[in-house]
Amino acid sequence: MSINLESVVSALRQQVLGGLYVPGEKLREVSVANSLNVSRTLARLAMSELEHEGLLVREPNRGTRVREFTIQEITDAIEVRGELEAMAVRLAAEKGVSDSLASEMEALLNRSEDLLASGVGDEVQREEWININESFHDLLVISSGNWAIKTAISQLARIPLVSTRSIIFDRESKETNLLQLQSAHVDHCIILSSILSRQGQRAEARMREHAYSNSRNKKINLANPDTMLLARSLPGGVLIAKPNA
Amino acid sequence: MSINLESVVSALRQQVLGGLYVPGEKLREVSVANSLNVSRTLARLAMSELEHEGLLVREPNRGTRVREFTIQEITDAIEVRGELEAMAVRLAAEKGVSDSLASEMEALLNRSEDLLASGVGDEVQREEWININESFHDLLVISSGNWAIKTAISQLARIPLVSTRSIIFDRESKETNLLQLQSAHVDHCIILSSILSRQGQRAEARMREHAYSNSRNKKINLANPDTMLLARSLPGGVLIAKPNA
DNA sequence: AACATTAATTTTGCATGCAATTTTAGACAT
DNA sequence: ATGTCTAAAATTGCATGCAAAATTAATGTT
Repeated sequence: MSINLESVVSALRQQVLGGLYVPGEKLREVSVANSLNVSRTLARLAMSELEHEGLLVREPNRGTRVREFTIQEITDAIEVRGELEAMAVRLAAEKGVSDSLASEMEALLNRSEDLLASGVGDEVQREEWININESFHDLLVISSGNWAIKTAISQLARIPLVSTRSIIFDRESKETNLLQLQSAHVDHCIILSSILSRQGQRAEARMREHAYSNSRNKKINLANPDTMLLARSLPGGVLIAKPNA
Repeated sequence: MSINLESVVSALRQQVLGGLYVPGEKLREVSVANSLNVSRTLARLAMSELEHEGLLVREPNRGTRVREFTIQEITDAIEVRGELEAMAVRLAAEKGVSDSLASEMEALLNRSEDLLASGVGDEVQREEWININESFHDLLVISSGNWAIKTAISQLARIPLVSTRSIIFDRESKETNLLQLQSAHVDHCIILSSILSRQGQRAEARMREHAYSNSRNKKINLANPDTMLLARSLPGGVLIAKPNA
């Protein structure tokens, strides 16, 4: 692997999200540079990138720290993402989507159905569910044809727990879990069918509701201190609450 | 003035928005550095900042250029801003706003009314209108209490012609102009009163409409080649279409 | 004349080094 | 013990320099 900015940013991002630096902790340029085996300049640049992504905060002349997110900030961001997605599906319904996009989305929903039928019990299936979920949401946004929605969402999705990938699976109650996934799947189906039948209002309303229940679920889970601990160490990926409490 | 990154970024931003570099033009690090009388490193950093703001585009190892925006991209972004503001006023109505915020907004509307009464004819009054308009929209967003809306909007507002400041005044038809401003003012009044009477749906709908007519006006003006010329040289500020065509 | 190949130049990417600022530590006074 | 001042250390901010890559110019070939 060549030593370029992109790879260094990615490595540092992993370190920060992975919890090497605790929220609020100061990142000193030399430490970061040594930790990543690069020069101070490159470390500095990478820190600047993550600052723009919203993961770090810099006070001029006083260093940069890991940003601390409150539960409120995270749910706020999730709701905004939901609203943008709601707008996206409305636009998609109004403009109409291409056949190829439509069939891509249908294929994803079919695969979801298969997964649900088999219970989404193990880690492999969960990972696939997450990938499908993300792809579906991405395609919806692409269908809108609105460039600004796409970029605004991808900005938001960079902050921990806001991306469509960060789904909280609860090991204690597989039933609750499956129910949530099934409910989400029904939402997806109705949203797609609303779009295809050009019912913008309906698609929008459903998407809003879809996002809102997601935000509510996360808020509940995040209120739990155990979850918050995990949220720090595994943001952006699979998040499993209350492992064996 | 000390030579710090912030000031250099601001200077370069002015140069780019001011049209020193034409959209699509390549910014060479040495040229930028010389033009700003700073080192190449600092110029590079400033360019990186503007890249994150969305004004420049960098292709790795191949330099960075002034970003070219299509009319579609700009109106897309304006519509997204509108949708976010619509969400903001809905939330504000649902949560309720503090007395101090409410009276601040009322004061701005009173001042708007005075301005309209005197015609908003000269440059000074136009500037004041722009400031008031911006402040009012800012306060609406703040009223929502949703941090993510605020940051998402300020990201969008960085791209030329998307900010609430970029109002197009038409010198040819002062009547059309005044009518648009009056219409906007009525929107503002109804939106605020809807919020204060906790009518979220109504506030949201009106704000959407408010934003949409703004986007439509700009689309019309941007379709005119003369306007586009001015848009390049004066984005973000007062924009006067068809000066003496 | 058009194209491919190679050499020269330019330009970007990164590392090192120095100056300015902030933070820390210690001495002294209250 | 608490607080203040001062000096040392640490840390950030910026400039310069060198290596890698891309662009341009030149040369040769068909």
